Amino acid sequence: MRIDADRGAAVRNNARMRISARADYAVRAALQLAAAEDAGPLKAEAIAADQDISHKFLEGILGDMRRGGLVQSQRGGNGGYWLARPAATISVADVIRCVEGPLVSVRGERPPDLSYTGPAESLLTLWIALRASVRDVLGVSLAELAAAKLPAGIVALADDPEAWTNP
Amino acid sequence: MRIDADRGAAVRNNARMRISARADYAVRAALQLAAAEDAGPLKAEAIAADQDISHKFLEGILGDMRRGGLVQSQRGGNGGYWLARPAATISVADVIRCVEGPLVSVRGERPPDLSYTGPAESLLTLWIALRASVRDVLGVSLAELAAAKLPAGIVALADDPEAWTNP
DNA sequence: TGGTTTTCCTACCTGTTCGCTCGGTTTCCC
DNA sequence: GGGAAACCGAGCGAACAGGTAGGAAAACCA
Repeated sequence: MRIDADRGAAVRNNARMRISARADYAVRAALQLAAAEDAGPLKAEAIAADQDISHKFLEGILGDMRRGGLVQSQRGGNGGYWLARPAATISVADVIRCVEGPLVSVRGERPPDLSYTGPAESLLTLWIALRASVRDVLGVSLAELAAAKLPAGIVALADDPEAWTNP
Repeated sequence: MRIDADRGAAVRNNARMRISARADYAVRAALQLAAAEDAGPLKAEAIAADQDISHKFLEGILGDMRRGGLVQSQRGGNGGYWLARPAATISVADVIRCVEGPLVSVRGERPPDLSYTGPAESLLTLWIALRASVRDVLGVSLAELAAAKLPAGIVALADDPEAWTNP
Protein backbone atom coordinates (compact mmCIF):
# COMPACT_ATOMS: atom_id res chain seq x y z
CA MET A 1 0.00 0.00 0.00
CA ARG A 2 3.01 2.22 -0.34
CA ILE A 3 1.84 5.33 -2.05
CA ASP A 4 4.35 7.05 0.17
CA ALA A 5 7.10 6.61 -2.35
CA ASP A 6 7.21 10.21 -3.49
CA ARG A 7 6.40 11.86 -0.22
CA GLY A 8 7.95 14.99 1.15
CA ALA A 9 9.61 17.68 -0.95
CA ALA A 10 6.76 18.94 -3.09
CA VAL A 11 9.16 19.32 -6.00
CA ARG A 12 10.15 22.93 -6.26
CA ASN A 13 12.84 22.80 -8.93
CA ASN A 14 13.37 26.50 -9.07
CA ALA A 15 16.63 27.93 -8.13
CA ARG A 16 17.19 31.22 -6.50
CA MET A 17 20.02 32.42 -8.61
CA ARG A 18 18.38 31.51 -11.83
CA ILE A 19 20.07 32.55 -14.99
CA SER A 20 17.09 32.67 -17.35
CA ALA A 21 17.15 31.66 -20.97
CA ARG A 22 16.99 35.34 -21.76
CA ALA A 23 20.14 36.19 -19.83
CA ASP A 24 22.03 33.15 -21.02
CA TYR A 25 21.18 33.90 -24.66
CA ALA A 26 22.10 37.54 -24.25
CA VAL A 27 25.54 36.70 -22.92
CA ARG A 28 26.16 34.14 -25.63
CA ALA A 29 25.11 36.55 -28.35
CA ALA A 30 27.32 39.22 -26.85
CA LEU A 31 30.23 36.78 -26.87
CA GLN A 32 29.69 36.08 -30.56
CA LEU A 33 29.73 39.80 -31.21
CA ALA A 34 32.87 40.12 -29.12
CA ALA A 35 34.56 37.39 -31.12
CA ALA A 36 33.62 39.15 -34.34
CA GLU A 37 34.73 42.54 -33.12
CA ASP A 38 35.84 44.78 -35.98
CA ALA A 39 35.02 42.09 -38.49
CA GLY A 40 31.83 43.80 -39.55
CA PRO A 41 28.30 43.38 -38.30
CA LEU A 42 26.75 40.00 -37.47
CA LYS A 43 23.22 39.09 -38.48
CA ALA A 44 20.80 37.95 -35.82
CA GLU A 45 20.02 34.93 -37.93
CA ALA A 46 23.68 33.89 -37.95
CA ILE A 47 24.08 34.28 -34.20
CA ALA A 48 20.88 32.34 -33.64
CA ALA A 49 22.12 29.50 -35.81
CA ASP A 50 25.57 29.42 -34.23
CA GLN A 51 24.25 29.39 -30.69
CA ASP A 52 21.10 27.44 -31.36
CA ILE A 53 18.69 30.10 -30.21
CA SER A 54 15.22 30.89 -31.56
CA HIS A 55 15.80 33.64 -34.09
CA LYS A 56 12.79 35.77 -33.28
CA PHE A 57 13.34 35.48 -29.58
CA LEU A 58 16.93 36.55 -29.99
CA GLU A 59 15.85 39.58 -31.99
CA GLY A 60 13.91 40.80 -29.00
CA ILE A 61 16.92 40.36 -26.77
CA LEU A 62 19.21 42.18 -29.18
CA GLY A 63 16.65 44.97 -29.25
CA ASP A 64 16.92 45.33 -25.48
CA MET A 65 20.69 45.46 -25.77
CA ARG A 66 20.46 48.14 -28.40
CA ARG A 67 18.12 50.25 -26.31
CA GLY A 68 20.48 49.69 -23.39
CA GLY A 69 23.33 51.06 -25.47
CA LEU A 70 25.38 47.88 -25.53
CA VAL A 71 25.10 47.13 -29.22
CA GLN A 72 24.42 49.04 -32.39
CA SER A 73 22.71 47.86 -35.52
CA GLN A 74 22.09 48.50 -39.16
CA ARG A 75 19.25 47.28 -41.34
CA GLY A 76 19.32 46.02 -44.88
CA GLY A 77 21.31 43.68 -47.03
CA ASN A 78 24.63 43.79 -45.28
CA GLY A 79 23.39 45.00 -41.95
CA GLY A 80 23.55 43.33 -38.56
CA TYR A 81 24.67 43.98 -35.00
CA TRP A 82 27.95 44.95 -33.41
CA LEU A 83 29.13 45.95 -29.96
CA ALA A 84 28.79 49.63 -29.20
CA ARG A 85 31.96 49.64 -27.08
CA PRO A 86 35.14 47.54 -27.00
CA ALA A 87 34.50 44.06 -25.63
CA ALA A 88 37.05 44.66 -22.91
CA THR A 89 34.86 47.39 -21.43
CA ILE A 90 31.62 45.39 -21.28
CA SER A 91 31.04 42.98 -18.43
CA VAL A 92 28.73 40.02 -18.21
CA ALA A 93 26.96 41.91 -15.44
CA ASP A 94 26.31 44.77 -17.87
CA VAL A 95 24.68 42.39 -20.31
CA ILE A 96 22.50 40.68 -17.73
CA ARG A 97 21.41 43.92 -16.13
CA CYS A 98 20.55 45.23 -19.56
CA VAL A 99 18.13 42.44 -20.42
CA GLU A 100 16.92 41.59 -16.94
CA GLY A 101 17.33 44.41 -14.49
CA PRO A 102 19.21 44.33 -11.19
CA LEU A 103 21.48 41.37 -10.48
CA VAL A 104 20.24 40.77 -6.95
CA SER A 105 16.97 41.51 -5.24
CA VAL A 106 15.26 40.42 -2.07
CA ARG A 107 11.48 40.17 -2.21
CA GLY A 108 11.51 42.41 -5.26
CA GLU A 109 13.52 45.16 -3.64
CA ARG A 110 17.17 46.08 -3.80
CA PRO A 111 19.00 45.09 -0.62
CA PRO A 112 19.69 48.62 0.66
CA ASP A 113 15.94 49.27 0.82
CA LEU A 114 15.37 46.60 3.45
CA SER A 115 15.54 46.51 7.17
CA TYR A 116 15.55 43.64 9.60
CA THR A 117 14.92 43.33 13.29
CA GLY A 118 15.82 41.02 16.14
CA PRO A 119 18.08 38.07 15.41
CA ALA A 120 17.75 38.81 11.69
CA GLU A 121 19.49 42.13 11.99
CA SER A 122 22.70 41.05 10.27
CA LEU A 123 20.80 39.54 7.41
CA LEU A 124 21.05 42.73 5.43
CA THR A 125 24.82 42.59 5.64
CA LEU A 126 24.71 39.08 4.29
CA TRP A 127 22.58 40.07 1.29
CA ILE A 128 24.92 42.94 0.59
CA ALA A 129 27.91 40.63 0.73
CA LEU A 130 26.11 38.25 -1.58
CA ARG A 131 25.49 40.98 -4.06
CA ALA A 132 29.08 42.17 -3.91
CA SER A 133 30.26 38.67 -4.51
CA VAL A 134 27.98 38.15 -7.49
CA ARG A 135 29.01 41.48 -8.93
CA ASP A 136 32.60 40.50 -8.54
CA VAL A 137 32.29 37.25 -10.44
CA LEU A 138 30.08 38.69 -13.17
CA GLY A 139 32.43 41.65 -13.52
CA VAL A 140 34.46 39.64 -16.00
CA SER A 141 34.59 41.26 -19.44
CA LEU A 142 33.30 39.86 -22.70
CA ALA A 143 36.82 40.07 -24.09
CA GLU A 144 38.27 37.93 -21.31
CA LEU A 145 35.47 35.42 -21.55
CA ALA A 146 35.49 35.13 -25.34
CA ALA A 147 39.25 34.62 -25.27
CA ALA A 148 38.93 32.06 -22.48
CA LYS A 149 41.27 34.15 -20.35
CA LEU A 150 39.46 34.38 -17.05
CA PRO A 151 40.91 36.27 -14.08
CA ALA A 152 42.79 34.17 -11.55
CA GLY A 153 40.13 34.66 -8.89
CA ILE A 154 37.43 33.12 -11.06
CA VAL A 155 39.60 30.24 -12.13
CA ALA A 156 40.42 29.55 -8.51
CA LEU A 157 36.75 29.35 -7.62
CA ALA A 158 36.01 26.97 -10.46
CA ASP A 159 39.08 24.87 -9.82
CA ASP A 160 37.70 23.35 -6.66
CA PRO A 161 36.33 19.98 -7.76
CA GLU A 162 33.53 20.41 -5.24
CA ALA A 163 32.27 23.38 -7.21
CA TRP A 164 31.27 20.99 -9.96
CA THR A 165 29.19 18.69 -7.80
CA ASN A 166 25.51 19.14 -7.14
CA PRO A 167 24.28 19.61 -3.56
CA MET B 1 5.33 66.60 -27.76
CA ARG B 2 7.75 64.67 -25.65
CA ILE B 3 6.12 61.40 -24.86
CA ASP B 4 9.62 60.03 -25.12
CA ALA B 5 10.26 60.56 -21.45
CA ASP B 6 9.95 56.93 -20.46
CA ARG B 7 11.39 55.40 -23.56
CA GLY B 8 13.64 52.37 -23.70
CA ALA B 9 13.91 49.84 -20.93
CA ALA B 10 10.50 48.19 -20.94
CA VAL B 11 10.57 47.99 -17.17
CA ARG B 12 11.74 44.58 -16.18
CA ASN B 13 12.19 44.90 -12.44
CA ASN B 14 13.10 41.35 -11.85
CA ALA B 15 16.49 40.48 -10.67
CA ARG B 16 18.41 37.42 -11.48
CA MET B 17 19.55 36.49 -8.03
CA ARG B 18 16.17 37.00 -6.52
CA ILE B 19 15.73 36.08 -2.92
CA SER B 20 12.00 35.42 -2.84
CA ALA B 21 9.70 36.28 0.02
CA ARG B 22 9.61 32.60 0.75
CA ALA B 23 13.37 32.30 1.16
CA ASP B 24 13.70 35.53 3.08
CA TYR B 25 10.94 34.50 5.49
CA ALA B 26 12.44 31.04 5.91
CA VAL B 27 15.81 32.43 6.89
CA ARG B 28 14.31 34.94 9.29
CA ALA B 29 12.17 32.28 10.94
CA ALA B 30 15.21 30.04 11.21
CA LEU B 31 17.11 32.87 12.86
CA GLN B 32 14.38 33.32 15.43
CA LEU B 33 14.54 29.62 16.16
CA ALA B 34 18.32 29.84 16.41
CA ALA B 35 18.06 32.69 18.88
CA ALA B 36 15.61 30.68 20.97
CA GLU B 37 17.71 27.54 20.85
CA ASP B 38 17.18 25.36 23.91
CA ALA B 39 14.61 27.77 25.27
CA GLY B 40 11.71 25.60 24.29
CA PRO B 41 9.63 25.55 21.13
CA LEU B 42 8.46 28.70 19.37
CA LYS B 43 4.95 29.06 17.99
CA ALA B 44 4.48 29.95 14.34
CA GLU B 45 2.17 32.73 15.41
CA ALA B 46 4.88 34.28 17.58
CA ILE B 47 7.51 34.13 14.86
CA ALA B 48 5.07 35.60 12.39
CA ALA B 49 4.33 38.49 14.72
CA ASP B 50 7.98 39.15 15.53
CA GLN B 51 9.08 39.15 11.92
CA ASP B 52 5.91 40.58 10.45
CA ILE B 53 5.09 37.64 8.23
CA SER B 54 1.68 36.27 7.28
CA HIS B 55 1.01 33.54 9.79
CA LYS B 56 -0.56 31.01 7.46
CA PHE B 57 2.05 31.56 4.81
CA LEU B 58 4.77 31.01 7.34
CA GLU B 59 3.17 27.78 8.45
CA GLY B 60 3.60 26.44 4.94
CA ILE B 61 7.25 27.41 4.95
CA LEU B 62 7.86 25.84 8.34
CA GLY B 63 6.19 22.70 7.00
CA ASP B 64 8.75 22.57 4.19
CA MET B 65 11.52 22.97 6.68
CA ARG B 66 10.15 20.17 8.78
CA ARG B 67 9.87 17.83 5.80
CA GLY B 68 13.40 18.84 4.88
CA GLY B 69 14.59 17.82 8.32
CA LEU B 70 15.71 21.26 9.44
CA VAL B 71 13.15 21.79 12.17
CA GLN B 72 10.98 19.67 14.38
CA SER B 73 7.59 20.43 15.76
CA GLN B 74 5.00 19.55 18.32
CA ARG B 75 1.27 20.21 18.25
CA GLY B 76 -0.99 21.26 21.04
CA GLY B 77 -1.11 23.82 23.76
CA ASN B 78 2.57 24.28 24.46
CA GLY B 79 3.80 23.07 21.11
CA GLY B 80 5.75 24.92 18.45
CA TYR B 81 8.87 24.59 16.32
CA TRP B 82 12.56 24.19 17.11
CA LEU B 83 15.70 23.50 15.13
CA ALA B 84 16.42 19.84 14.51
CA ARG B 85 20.18 20.42 14.73
CA PRO B 86 22.42 22.94 16.47
CA ALA B 87 22.25 26.35 14.82
CA ALA B 88 25.98 26.23 14.21
CA THR B 89 25.55 23.28 11.87
CA ILE B 90 22.82 24.79 9.69
CA SER B 91 23.74 27.21 6.95
CA VAL B 92 21.63 29.82 5.22
CA ALA B 93 22.17 27.82 2.05
CA ASP B 94 20.61 24.80 3.75
CA VAL B 95 17.53 26.80 4.59
CA ILE B 96 17.14 28.28 1.12
CA ARG B 97 17.70 24.99 -0.62
CA CYS B 98 15.13 23.43 1.66
CA VAL B 99 12.34 25.78 0.73
CA GLU B 100 13.34 26.61 -2.81
CA GLY B 101 15.56 23.98 -4.37
CA PRO B 102 19.00 24.50 -5.89
CA LEU B 103 20.77 27.78 -5.25
CA VAL B 104 21.84 28.36 -8.82
CA SER B 105 20.43 27.23 -12.14
CA VAL B 106 20.84 28.22 -15.74
CA ARG B 107 17.76 27.92 -17.93
CA GLY B 108 16.30 25.55 -15.38
CA GLU B 109 19.27 23.22 -15.33
CA ARG B 110 22.17 22.83 -12.95
CA PRO B 111 25.34 24.24 -14.44
CA PRO B 112 27.19 20.92 -14.87
CA ASP B 113 24.45 19.75 -17.24
CA LEU B 114 25.18 22.45 -19.78
CA SER B 115 27.56 22.76 -22.68
CA TYR B 116 28.58 25.74 -24.73
CA THR B 117 30.28 26.14 -28.07
CA GLY B 118 32.38 28.69 -29.89
CA PRO B 119 33.26 31.91 -28.10
CA ALA B 120 30.88 30.93 -25.29
CA GLU B 121 32.90 27.91 -24.34
CA SER B 122 34.23 29.34 -21.07
CA LEU B 123 30.79 30.41 -20.00
CA LEU B 124 30.25 27.18 -18.12
CA THR B 125 33.32 27.86 -16.02
CA LEU B 126 31.91 31.25 -15.18
CA TRP B 127 28.58 29.85 -14.03
CA ILE B 128 30.41 27.28 -11.93
CA ALA B 129 32.50 30.00 -10.34
CA LEU B 130 29.37 31.99 -9.71
CA ARG B 131 27.76 29.07 -7.97
CA ALA B 132 30.83 28.41 -5.87
CA SER B 133 30.91 32.02 -4.84
CA VAL B 134 27.25 32.05 -3.87
CA ARG B 135 27.66 28.83 -1.94
CA ASP B 136 30.57 30.33 -0.13
CA VAL B 137 28.71 33.42 1.04
CA LEU B 138 25.55 31.54 1.95
CA GLY B 139 27.59 28.94 3.80
CA VAL B 140 27.41 31.10 6.90
CA SER B 141 25.67 29.38 9.80
CA LEU B 142 22.49 30.44 11.55
CA ALA B 143 24.45 30.68 14.79
CA GLU B 144 26.95 33.12 13.34
CA LEU B 145 24.26 35.19 11.71
CA ALA B 146 21.95 35.33 14.71
CA ALA B 147 24.86 36.37 16.90
CA ALA B 148 25.95 38.97 14.35
CA LYS B 149 29.36 37.33 14.19
CA LEU B 150 29.94 36.98 10.48
CA PRO B 151 33.13 35.45 9.08
CA ALA B 152 35.83 37.90 8.09
CA GLY B 153 35.43 37.16 4.40
CA ILE B 154 31.79 38.20 4.42
CA VAL B 155 32.44 41.31 6.45
CA ALA B 156 35.19 42.28 4.02
CA LEU B 157 32.80 42.00 1.08
CA ALA B 158 30.17 44.12 2.79
CA ASP B 159 32.68 46.65 4.03
CA ASP B 160 33.28 48.11 0.59
CA PRO B 161 31.03 51.18 0.48
CA GLU B 162 30.43 50.49 -3.18
CA ALA B 163 28.68 47.29 -2.22
CA TRP B 164 25.89 49.38 -0.74
CA THR B 165 25.23 51.46 -3.82
CA ASN B 166 22.80 50.49 -6.54
CA PRO B 167 24.11 50.06 -10.10
C1' DT C 1 11.82 52.50 -59.36
C1' DG C 2 11.15 48.34 -57.53
C1' DG C 3 12.84 44.22 -54.96
C1' DT C 4 15.44 42.11 -51.41
C1' DT C 5 17.26 41.84 -47.05
C1' DT C 6 17.49 42.77 -42.67
C1' DT C 7 16.19 45.15 -38.45
C1' DC C 8 12.32 46.78 -35.73
C1' DC C 9 7.79 46.80 -33.43
C1' DT C 10 3.41 45.26 -31.35
C1' DA C 11 0.55 41.88 -30.02
C1' DC C 12 -0.50 37.55 -28.47
C1' DC C 13 -0.27 32.79 -26.38
C1' DT C 14 0.43 28.88 -22.97
C1' DG C 15 2.10 27.26 -19.02
C1' DT C 16 4.25 28.14 -14.44
C1' DT C 17 5.38 30.59 -10.34
C1' DC C 18 4.55 33.87 -6.42
C1' DG C 19 2.51 35.22 -2.55
C1' DC C 20 -0.95 34.64 -0.42
C1' DT C 21 -5.93 33.19 1.77
C1' DC C 22 -9.54 29.95 3.46
C1' DG C 23 -11.40 26.15 5.65
C1' DG C 24 -10.95 22.56 7.74
C1' DT C 25 -8.52 18.06 10.25
C1' DT C 26 -5.30 16.08 13.44
C1' DT C 27 -2.67 15.76 17.45
C1' DC C 28 -1.15 17.25 21.81
C1' DC C 29 -1.65 18.58 26.80
C1' DC C 30 -4.28 19.51 30.76
C1' DG D 1 -13.32 16.51 26.55
C1' DG D 2 -11.80 21.17 25.40
C1' DG D 3 -8.56 24.32 23.90
C1' DA D 4 -4.49 25.29 21.37
C1' DA D 5 -1.60 24.53 18.44
C1' DA D 6 0.46 22.15 14.13
C1' DC D 7 -1.02 20.11 9.73
C1' DC D 8 -3.10 19.69 5.01
C1' DG D 9 -4.94 20.89 0.42
C1' DA D 10 -7.44 23.68 -2.64
C1' DG D 11 -7.81 27.91 -4.96
C1' DC D 12 -6.83 32.57 -6.72
C1' DG D 13 -5.17 36.86 -9.05
C1' DA D 14 -1.28 38.75 -10.76
C1' DA D 15 2.99 38.43 -12.88
C1' DC D 16 6.59 36.19 -15.51
C1' DA D 17 8.90 32.89 -18.85
C1' DG D 18 9.73 31.56 -23.16
C1' DG D 19 8.38 31.85 -26.95
C1' DT D 20 5.35 32.75 -31.89
C1' DA D 21 3.11 35.62 -35.76
C1' DG D 22 2.78 39.17 -38.75
C1' DG D 23 3.96 43.04 -40.55
C1' DA D 24 6.26 48.02 -41.05
C1' DA D 25 10.50 50.72 -41.76
C1' DA D 26 15.01 51.34 -43.36
C1' DA D 27 19.06 50.35 -46.04
C1' DC D 28 21.00 48.56 -50.14
C1' DC D 29 20.90 46.84 -54.84
C1' DA D 30 19.73 46.56 -59.79
